[in-house]
Amino acid sequence: MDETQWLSADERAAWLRLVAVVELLPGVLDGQLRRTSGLTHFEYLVMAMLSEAPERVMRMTALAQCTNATLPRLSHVVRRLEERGLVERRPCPDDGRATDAHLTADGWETVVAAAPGHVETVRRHVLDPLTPTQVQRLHEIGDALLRELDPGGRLAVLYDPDPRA
Amino acid sequence: MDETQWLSADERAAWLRLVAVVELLPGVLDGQLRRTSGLTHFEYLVMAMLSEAPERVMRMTALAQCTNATLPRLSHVVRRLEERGLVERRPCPDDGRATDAHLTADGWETVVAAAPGHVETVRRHVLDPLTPTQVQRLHEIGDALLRELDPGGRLAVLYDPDPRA
DNA sequence: GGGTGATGGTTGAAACTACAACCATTCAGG
DNA sequence: CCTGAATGGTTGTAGTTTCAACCATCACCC
Repeated sequence: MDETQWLSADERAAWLRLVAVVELLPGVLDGQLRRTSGLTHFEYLVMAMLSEAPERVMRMTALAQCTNATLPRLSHVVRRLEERGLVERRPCPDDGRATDAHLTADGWETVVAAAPGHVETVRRHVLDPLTPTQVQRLHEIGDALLRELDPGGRLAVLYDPDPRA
Repeated sequence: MDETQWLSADERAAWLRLVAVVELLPGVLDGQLRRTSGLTHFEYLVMAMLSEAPERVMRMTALAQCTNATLPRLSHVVRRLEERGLVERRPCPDDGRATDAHLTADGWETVVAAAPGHVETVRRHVLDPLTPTQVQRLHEIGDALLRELDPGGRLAVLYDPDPRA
């Protein structure tokens, strides 16, 4: 009757720690960015992706994929960012249906100003507690997990500087 | 002027993969539970914690801490679970201010029914892609991170079966 | 050319979360 | 006792995310 293959003690321990990290980390990042820059972690992610794109422009769909957001969610967030003057929306010249999101000068400066504090937070809470060997292992483990979690490579731009075709 | 200590290539790679995992994993877990059990991942977490507590009872505050929720959030979620008959709230006999959350028989059956599919998802997306060695390393890395992310040990009940005083 | 289906994106309503104000009870001191 | 402060929870409101419905444009094909 009960065909489920339950977890071994080792698996369970590793899994529960990962759950706890996944549960806690977003709050830490979000809180720091909110306090020091008035940005959500997701808003920061959107603007950071734009800031690294050629011309600081991206199509809404591409931006949604590489930030792991649904299109409606991105649309709302970009509208709010536009109202704050950090992003601009323009119809895409190549495709009448599409919309291009531009990072404005103000937006660029906001990202640049937010980055150091964000990096500092990441260093203190994630990198510093780990030995260099553990950092290397985390890299490998992340690769293995992402092959399953992100088979289409939608977030590849985030973690892979040069995704193959 | 720019005192920020930026990330090395290795650190950056490991970090970005962790971000991607943290971004993707909740959606995978949440989606599976929603489809097969009509439960949010957070609702499942709440009921799972109750199901493992003595008498399947917990004080609201304790439940909020071990699920990493604010008290208002937990209060709302428990009210909705109560409306569905999965949880019951009773005034705590020991402290007139406090409220005890009980898992009902229906709630217990719901958790038991949801668990196999959840475990199966965890196995497929997290444990199976890793070698036994990597599982062991993930365990160690998780420990190191949680010492920083959860210094008070609020989530310790989640990942540590026997937290020391 | 004119359907037809698929793609790109926006909008509005409902569900959920965070924040702040609030009530009730407990505890400590006088 | 009685007051004031702290603890335990709930409620209301505002902001965010999700979901479904919708409009416009493109691509294919007859």
